[in-house]
Amino acid sequence: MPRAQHKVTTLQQLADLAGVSRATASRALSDSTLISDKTKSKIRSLAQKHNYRINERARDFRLRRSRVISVVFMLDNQSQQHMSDPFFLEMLGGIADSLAQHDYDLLLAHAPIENVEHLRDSRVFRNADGVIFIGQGEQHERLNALAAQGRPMVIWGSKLPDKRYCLVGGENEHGGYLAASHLLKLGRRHLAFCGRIDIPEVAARYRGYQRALAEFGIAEHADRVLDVPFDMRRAQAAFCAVLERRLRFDAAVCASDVMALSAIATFSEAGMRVPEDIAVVGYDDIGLAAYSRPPLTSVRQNIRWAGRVLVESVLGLINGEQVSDTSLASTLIVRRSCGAPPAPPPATAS
Amino acid sequence: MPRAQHKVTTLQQLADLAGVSRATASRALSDSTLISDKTKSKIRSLAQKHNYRINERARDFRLRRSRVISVVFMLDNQSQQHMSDPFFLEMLGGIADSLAQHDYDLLLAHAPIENVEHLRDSRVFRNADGVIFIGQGEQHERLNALAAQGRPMVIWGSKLPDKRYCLVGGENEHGGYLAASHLLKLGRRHLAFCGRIDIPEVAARYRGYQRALAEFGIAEHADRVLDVPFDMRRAQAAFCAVLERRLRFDAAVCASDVMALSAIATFSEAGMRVPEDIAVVGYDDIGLAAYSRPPLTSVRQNIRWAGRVLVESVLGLINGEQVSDTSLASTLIVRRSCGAPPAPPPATAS
DNA sequence: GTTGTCCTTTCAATCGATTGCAAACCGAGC
DNA sequence: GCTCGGTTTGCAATCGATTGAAAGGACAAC
Repeated sequence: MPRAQHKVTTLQQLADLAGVSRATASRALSDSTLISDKTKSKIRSLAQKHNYRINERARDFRLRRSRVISVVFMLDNQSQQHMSDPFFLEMLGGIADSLAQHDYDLLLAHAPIENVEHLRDSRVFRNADGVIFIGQGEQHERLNALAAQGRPMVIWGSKLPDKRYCLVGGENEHGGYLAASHLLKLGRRHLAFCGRIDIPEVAARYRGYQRALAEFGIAEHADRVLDVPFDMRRAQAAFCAVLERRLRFDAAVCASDVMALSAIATFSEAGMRVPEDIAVVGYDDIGLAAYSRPPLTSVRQNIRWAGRVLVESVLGLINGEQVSDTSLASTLIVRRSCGAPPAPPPATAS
Repeated sequence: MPRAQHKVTTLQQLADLAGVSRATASRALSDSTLISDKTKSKIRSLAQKHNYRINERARDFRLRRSRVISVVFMLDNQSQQHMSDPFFLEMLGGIADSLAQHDYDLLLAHAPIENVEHLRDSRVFRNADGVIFIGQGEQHERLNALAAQGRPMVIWGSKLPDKRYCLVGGENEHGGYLAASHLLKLGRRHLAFCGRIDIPEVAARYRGYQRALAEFGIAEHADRVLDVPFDMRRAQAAFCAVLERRLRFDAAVCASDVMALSAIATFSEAGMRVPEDIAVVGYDDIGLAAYSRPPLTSVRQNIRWAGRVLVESVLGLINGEQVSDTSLASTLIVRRSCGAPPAPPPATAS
């Protein structure tokens, strides 16, 4: 073990030790072809021996990059999707893992964002090489404007007309279709869709839902679209209001699992049975979905994989590559929250 | 609106515009007393007009700081507390908010960490001014070693003997006591504690639990400590195993809400009624706890507040202040998962 | 006019790396 | 011995800021 000498912290010190210049040391460590193998190995072993670690921040400064990607959760003022939704954590985990693999750091921005264009000159953009947005909120145009400035950014969301940014998304339309058609196949005929359809992803799910209804020849009633926010507390309030209105439906497609769990809780509380009286399907298949009572049927998106794709895409943009949009498959996970058929007219074949 | 001129991006350009030197411009912007008010206001208004924003990374480089705090989630290999536990997100949200208020960035490190001492030379420490650890795992000694190097770091956890790092924690002992005594007051007499008591925080909760039992004069049986991991899937497996062993208990104190929800799901699945046959108390009062069926009784810690205290503490350390440990209050939130008294001997006063 | 004082501003070094260009070196060929 | 070509290495500028020390300027007193 080498005697504990004065710590070697700068390239200059390492170069002095090796009896070469700073430039040579730098090139040796970055494996430049300009440096002879002999010199390279000498410098490298010295670096190893003295436990020299390059100052990444100095290098990044010189190279005018940051090796940081910002992640912005688009918590919408309106819909109040709150960050405590487990969906976010899973997404964040996936992104963090992928970034770590590529030696990038993750800068988290989660303050509610009323206008994404304000981010242009904020830390979010200035201190990062690229940005990942989770959700579009209702700021499609502003995202377009940001992207037009040429900043590397990728959005998790749903495809909109005139989109000029790079997009990664789930098959929302298909997911909505899966959920609704499953309920219809079980014999349910009075469906409700729960979620704010002014959010693009939710709108897409709703379109799939409508398509399933149409395929089954069911007229769709406007009053069956329930404007429920993502936020748990407000969702519950919304469901209570729905109960007051005494709307009739025997199945609910919810835009998120948290929303679905609120629905189940509220309906059960009111004396309705799930799934006998009302079947419920959620979205995202969060971990807890399987542990609710009854276990929640849900549309699964591979969120960790999504995180990975988001990272690959934004890094691609940073490297000036051609990056195309990506769509991730959705599958229906059937559990008991929508197992049994609806209560048919009182007298039926025994 | 000023004509769009060549963008002013560096201090030099701003100084040239103002007809002063770079040094003066720098001092003017940082409100140095060396600069006259006239010059200050001239430079400031020019900066405003040309939308000059300081390059924070250059400044941070010069000042040898990063304005970044790393947050390390101590996912223990053993206990497998997974990041998808909503507890983490809430904590992360609280930390992120506080850091943003202080103009610090948040660097997320969540890979499973087998040995925290390896972090010493990693990005986690090198690229950050300070580090917040969430949980101690079983690495108390290694955390001590890290702290001994003088790096600013704060740990969320439970007080251990020989602790030499700065600690912020909940009143775990009290929380465990609250949970157990509540069940005892309801008449339950056969309690079980669920969680890995080799994790310091869990151990503290267990001590409180024991204290409550002792106060009620109840002998504690070793077989009533159920070694259940935090991870949802494994927790369920553990509870299934418990059922197989046909242990008798009418109440369970769980080390986390996710664990409690698994317990409720598993027990209900097996035909037991909650809370009639078995009452359950969780820990953390995550948002979903209120929406489970039945709603989960839980020990609440103000996690967002905890995040804030963690941030204040680590920033205090960075500024060389004297920082002392902090303990956050725990309160019991009573809901229906442990409402009813246990089934007493069949015949009772009507 | 010179000197001293006080207030303001500039000079120039510095943080720790990268990199274009010039210089040094080395052996070979004439 | 000198030049040439090719390989290695070094010089010095650069990224965009901060800051101690020195210089500059205005004004009053002698």
